[in-house]
Amino acid sequence: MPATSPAREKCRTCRLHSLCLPRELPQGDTSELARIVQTRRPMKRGTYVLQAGGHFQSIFAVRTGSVKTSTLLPSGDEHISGFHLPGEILGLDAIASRSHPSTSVTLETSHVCEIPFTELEHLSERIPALQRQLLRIMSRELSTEQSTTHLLARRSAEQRLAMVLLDFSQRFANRGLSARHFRLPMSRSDLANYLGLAPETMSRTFRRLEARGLLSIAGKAVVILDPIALAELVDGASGGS
Amino acid sequence: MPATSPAREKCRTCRLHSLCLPRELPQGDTSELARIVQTRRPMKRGTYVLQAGGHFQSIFAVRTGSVKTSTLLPSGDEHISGFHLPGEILGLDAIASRSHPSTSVTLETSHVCEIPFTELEHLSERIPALQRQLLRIMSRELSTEQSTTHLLARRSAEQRLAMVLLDFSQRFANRGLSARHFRLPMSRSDLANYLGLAPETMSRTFRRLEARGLLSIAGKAVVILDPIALAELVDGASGGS
DNA sequence: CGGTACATTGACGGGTCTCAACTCGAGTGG
DNA sequence: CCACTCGAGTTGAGACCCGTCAATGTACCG
Repeated sequence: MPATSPAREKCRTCRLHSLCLPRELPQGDTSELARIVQTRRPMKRGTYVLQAGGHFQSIFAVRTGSVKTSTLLPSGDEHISGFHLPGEILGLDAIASRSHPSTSVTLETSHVCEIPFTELEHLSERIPALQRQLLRIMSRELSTEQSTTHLLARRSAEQRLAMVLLDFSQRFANRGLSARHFRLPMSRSDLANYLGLAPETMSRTFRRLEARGLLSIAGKAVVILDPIALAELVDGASGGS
Repeated sequence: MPATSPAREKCRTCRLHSLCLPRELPQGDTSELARIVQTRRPMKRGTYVLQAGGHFQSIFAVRTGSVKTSTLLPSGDEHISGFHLPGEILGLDAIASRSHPSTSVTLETSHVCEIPFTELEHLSERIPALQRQLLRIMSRELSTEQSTTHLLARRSAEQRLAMVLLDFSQRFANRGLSARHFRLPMSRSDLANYLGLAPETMSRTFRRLEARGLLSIAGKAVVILDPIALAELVDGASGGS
């Protein structure tokens, strides 16, 4: 048995190590971080990780499974602002207001790590590399959000769908999974909602891209057949067949 | 003459003090911050504050005037991701990649403060309150971006316009200006671009809201006549008549 | 006063939403 | 083993909003 306790190992031995908070942290600092991280029992599909309006206390890291984040609009319907895969952080949008502006729910059975924010702040005062990583993560989220905004402003249904599929492809690849075959964790309506489309339009658009041989879809299973053509579609190049 | 030099005063005496980085910082720390802040000569309309692709070195704070931030899409056209008023910070989306993902240009003659990021990081290691404020600012931007995303997904031209006008109204009010009468700093096409609409649609939508007595517009001068009706419009409440 | 870029207005076409019916698959119980 | 139920997903028809194209009007600046 090594000198470090199992609890101190959990971040270092986590396979998401290099995507999550401990990225580029020396081993000793990673152990310190692991001490304040609370792992929890797996959450069943549909469990709330955090709820809109709730007091901000911790940020969360997805360890396995997937999570969707949404906001309830005053008009009564929800808007889904993002889907989170293992290694991604939830709750960073609550730091300023000290209360969560959005709600996060598991899309399947998932493990989520809780990181009490006050302790994280104190720790990052002593570990500048941790502070830098925190800023980097938030900065990355900012540019991702901006891309999403570009996507929704003025792009066709085909472009939106192509773009979100390539996005997932990339993110799965970053996690060591296939970039060409994967399973979408969310329902069609959730995906449509996220893209600002009607579910019917999604369905038709899937069909059209399938008919053109760009991809193949069966239920939630996606196969990317022509990533280059999809990328050209996103870029707005009117690549006529 | 006080013991502190004029350079050390500049943040403390800045009227945007409470909106900007020094917010809630004790006076001594504000002076330390002021030492690394570089004020510059006023920039004429159309001057680049930072350029996409450029190496990330500093973040910037708008002191007077206004700035627009945009991205050049691969398809060739630009998408405007935001407008910045005095007290707001530019360049935070470049921390992760160390290079600017977007371009920022002044919309009118403006003063901009430059804050070298490495020095800011070092300073915030010594001043935890500064680090907290930095995180707060980024967190606030994250939730703002998310609202923008909600706005663009699935909202009508009327709702988008109403929402951006109320947003500006609020931000002007926060700066001690009138929430009902103000001047939009950007062109119609820029506003249309930001909202993901055609300029023609913007124009027609302005007309329609004017005809209903919700606002009055002459060139860039806006008068909000019925803020409540505008807010109901944004919320999607189909407020009769 | 002339030029240029920006803003408005109108007519038209197309993409997407809405409403509705239908299909399909999973889970359940007979 | 099969019928039933329920919800998600799909498919079709029609309407509407908004983008495009083109012309006109207007403000700004030399």
